[in-house]
Amino acid sequence: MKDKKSYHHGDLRKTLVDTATDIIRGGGVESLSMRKLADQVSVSRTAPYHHFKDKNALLCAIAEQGFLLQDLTVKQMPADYPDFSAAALFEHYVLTYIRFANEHPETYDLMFGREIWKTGKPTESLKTISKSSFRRWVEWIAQLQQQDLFDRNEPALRIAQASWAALHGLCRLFNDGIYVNRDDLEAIAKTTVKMLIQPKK
Amino acid sequence: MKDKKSYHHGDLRKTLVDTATDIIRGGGVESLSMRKLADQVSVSRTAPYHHFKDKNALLCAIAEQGFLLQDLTVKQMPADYPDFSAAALFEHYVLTYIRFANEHPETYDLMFGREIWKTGKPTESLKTISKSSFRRWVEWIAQLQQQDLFDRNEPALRIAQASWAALHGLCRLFNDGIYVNRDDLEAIAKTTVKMLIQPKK
DNA sequence: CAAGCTATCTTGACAGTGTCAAAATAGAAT
DNA sequence: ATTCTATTTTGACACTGTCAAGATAGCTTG
Repeated sequence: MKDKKSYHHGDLRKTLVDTATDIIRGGGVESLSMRKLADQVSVSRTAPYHHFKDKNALLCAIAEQGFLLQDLTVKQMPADYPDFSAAALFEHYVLTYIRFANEHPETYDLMFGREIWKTGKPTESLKTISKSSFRRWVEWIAQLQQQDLFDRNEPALRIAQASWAALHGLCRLFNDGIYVNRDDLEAIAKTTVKMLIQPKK
Repeated sequence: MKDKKSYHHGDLRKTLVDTATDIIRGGGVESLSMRKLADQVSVSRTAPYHHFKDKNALLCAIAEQGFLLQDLTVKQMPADYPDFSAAALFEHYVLTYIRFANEHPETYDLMFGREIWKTGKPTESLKTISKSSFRRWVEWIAQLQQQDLFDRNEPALRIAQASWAALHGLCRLFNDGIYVNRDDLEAIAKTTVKMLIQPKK
């Protein structure tokens, strides 16, 4: 029950998610077909449907993995720079965030793209994991408000929404191929940070 | 040559773009199929291919229409409020922008989405029309810098990129179904504006 | 160990997609 | 009236997601 290693395939579910992620990394979501995926794993066309109700469900699983990876990336970040100022820490986070989006563009697309959230239907578990991720963001913003990085009079939620949208928009414009000059990414990100936070005094 | 009214169909090209736009409005880009579109226009499956090389080319045409419509919407805006302050004018523009995205979400998606810009290939004419649209944005930002709405020391291009990304991100989060509470849209937009512009003095 | 049961996987099938090639037709040009 | 070209159609191909029915593998019970 715990160790499924010697079943038909082994652990097909995990294999599917992993190779699907690989395929997507190479050619985008639109290059992923259930059939080709099954082929590549040496299994029949409909085998995956016993582990995922839908193609949508598979994509949700990939997105979940993405959130986990992002959490990992972020969590091991602020410890490295314990005596940064609030502003520096915020900028550092922003850069980490956009680098993540830049390095895993297709996963990022699934995490926050219409494919799942509008066209498809997000899994219950995906909804909870993404929701808790956003909640942490709001809480941190509230802290930074106390440190006068943002306007205290504005609700934390609003600032969180607005600032995340700014971040997200930047990621999207690069990921979607509208901003093409990759070298500008960090410079634009830094400008964004400067514009978002309040002047020192 | 000028009046194609009495040809096989009439002006098929225009009819295709229009009804395709309609279909998209109803069910998103993913609900548009070349075959159903041809059906709806009472023409055979492959007839559209003599007016558009590709499905992609059709989508580009819709996007172009979108840019034209956006231009129209924007152009008749600042005249109405001739004595607004720079800040008020900027906020007004932002609200107009996100309202446009909100009212034509599917067209907006095509104008700035990966469907065309990353996965597909933007038409030459689409590239030029969108480029000139962005250039106007940069020029306006440069003006607002002179009015101390933005930091003079920062390159206008950077500020234009960063601020547009913020706008765009907001539109996307709503359009893609991640921010769902439509009532918050304008509030978040106003917060965004407040955060982006420099304090009065 | 044998019988039954369930999780897993396969084969067959269907409706739908984009788009190419070849044929048919309508309208303009000669 | 004939030729030429712009437009539209029919047929075909390879591909997609996914449902229903059957086969098989492995665990669970007697």
